[in-house]
Amino acid sequence: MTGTARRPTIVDVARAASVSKSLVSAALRGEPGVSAASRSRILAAADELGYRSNGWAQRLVSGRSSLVGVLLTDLRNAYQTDIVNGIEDAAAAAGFDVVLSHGRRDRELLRERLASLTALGVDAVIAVTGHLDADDLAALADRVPMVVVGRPASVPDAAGWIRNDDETGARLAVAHLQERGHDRIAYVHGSSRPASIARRDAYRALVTEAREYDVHDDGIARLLDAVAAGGPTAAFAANDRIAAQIVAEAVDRGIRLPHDLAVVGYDNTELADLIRPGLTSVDQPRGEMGAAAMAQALGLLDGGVPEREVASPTLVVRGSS
Amino acid sequence: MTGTARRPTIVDVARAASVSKSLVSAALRGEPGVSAASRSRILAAADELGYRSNGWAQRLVSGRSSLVGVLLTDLRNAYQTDIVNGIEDAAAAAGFDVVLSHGRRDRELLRERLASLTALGVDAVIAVTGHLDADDLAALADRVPMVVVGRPASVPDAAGWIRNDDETGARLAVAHLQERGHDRIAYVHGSSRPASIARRDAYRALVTEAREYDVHDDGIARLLDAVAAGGPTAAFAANDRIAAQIVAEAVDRGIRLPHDLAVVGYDNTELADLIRPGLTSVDQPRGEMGAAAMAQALGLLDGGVPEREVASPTLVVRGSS
DNA sequence: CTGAAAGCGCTTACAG
DNA sequence: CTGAAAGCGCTTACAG
Repeated sequence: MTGTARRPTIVDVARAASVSKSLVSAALRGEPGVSAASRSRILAAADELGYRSNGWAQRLVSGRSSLVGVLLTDLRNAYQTDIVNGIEDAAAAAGFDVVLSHGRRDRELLRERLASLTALGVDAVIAVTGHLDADDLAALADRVPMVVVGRPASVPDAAGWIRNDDETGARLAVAHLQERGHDRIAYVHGSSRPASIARRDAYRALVTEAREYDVHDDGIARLLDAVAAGGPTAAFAANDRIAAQIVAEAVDRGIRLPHDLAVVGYDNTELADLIRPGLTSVDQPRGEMGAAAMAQALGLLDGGVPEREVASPTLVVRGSS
Repeated sequence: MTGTARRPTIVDVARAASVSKSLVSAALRGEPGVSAASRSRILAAADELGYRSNGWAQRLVSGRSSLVGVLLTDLRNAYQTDIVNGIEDAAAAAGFDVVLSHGRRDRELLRERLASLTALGVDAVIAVTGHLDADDLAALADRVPMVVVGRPASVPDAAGWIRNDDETGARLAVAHLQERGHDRIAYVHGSSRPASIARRDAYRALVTEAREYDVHDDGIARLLDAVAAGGPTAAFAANDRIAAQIVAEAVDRGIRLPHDLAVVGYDNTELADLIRPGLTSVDQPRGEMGAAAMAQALGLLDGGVPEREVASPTLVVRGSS
């Protein structure tokens, strides 16, 4: 029983090293004007006492947290992982730590998390989500540098923005199917958020007759019924998850892929590689997008103006088409 | 040009409401002994000025952050999502915010993140990972309440621990295959970490002849060669990802599932539902495990002793077996 | 090269 | 019910 040891502070170190706390502070931060003798005595004392600096105090006095908050729509969404990696690498290079927060695709929860993140005191927020719109973001964007990755309904003027070019992505997918000889191509979506709408519009512009299915309206079953009845011979899905569901149900029905039905997804997630047939999918440069988002956040912190960036997707062809 | 507005503090609010800052603090925190008149004047002034409390200062003075840090092995691992949800719900109920950090299966990075989390000043850490061992965790476990979810090589005495019962899970899987008439069952793994070893040992105890394959040693190809040569008729995989790879390569080779080869995975992730045939898999009660982890963390914060909990898995049968 | 003072924005006793 | 003082653990000028 030695009693509850109070966590040592800079003052304890100063006493142990017989110097002032100012000097301890300077030595600990590695400032130049400290004699080698004092420095080593201070470092030894700090080590001996098991001293750890108190982050709250440092941040209070410096006014900077060196923390960037990243808000994720949903951990389950494989699409975000590489974006986060991109952000983390760029953050580490700039001396920032990243804290992740997660909203489970629930707009209300996303709003709460966003508020918590700023209440935490992060220097900047990167929102990787299409589930919030300008109303949700605007209030905070005025108070903390913010950049949005993805395609929400709208982005506040004060926020930076980076997204992929959905129109080009959709064109790559549809043109690929057409080159493969398909002229009856369906579009299958699960929401009417901007990214999906943009992909749909690009699709519509390329096909002679639009055949659209909503997964929430039994769309996959209806699509496959139509396929069996001599309808579409190919389907472009708004994302890989939907594409995987189409593939799964098609296999269940004995529809041969890609012979009876070719399928193309969007996002080129891990899933595309794991299902059979492998899924042809549009790939966003996620790592780069994450790095660009962090770069913009740093720019905003330096007083820069918010930018709008659009990244170019590519097509990765696999066995499903 | 109104100049850079300094963020208002409690002192600004006090001045605007013509009261002392102590009273502002009391009113803002909703303490009882403040007259209705003062309270409403203070709240109005705070609102008017757009006052936001400074978290760093609050935490510095209170010594509590109401933050729990969660360290994730890898965002890509679908297994963790429900655990995180369980933690988040339990944390919210207790008035805690959750910050996530992510180590990309890289032990060195995981260690760094763990250090950052404690340097951030979280009140407790929950490590959802089997990639760190007691050495990595011990130093921190003495300084901050910590609970481990999963099965690392070892867990420090000072840390709480919750994991699933791998032996039971493996027994469920193997017994299921045996009931289906299989007597030549293979075990396919991708690492020699404790969870995998425990599953393997339970497997060995149940089969007459062990047939083990390591995915990093071309194991899946060798397994499928053996299957074609009249060897194993079933495979138990250490996790869903490996199981999905087996299924994919089997499909590529024209091996019929489950007729020529039955497959069972572990974790019952989303993947199990999306591939075809659907994957039979052992399910851990992830939400409950997350909630239990947070409960333990709160217990440790209240001076409780670390506990060791083991959750019971169940088997979810799908078309692959 | 080193120390004493002031201050970051808040909360916590303690008087009145 | 309200205010003045002290203090949380640090950093930032500023003297010497």
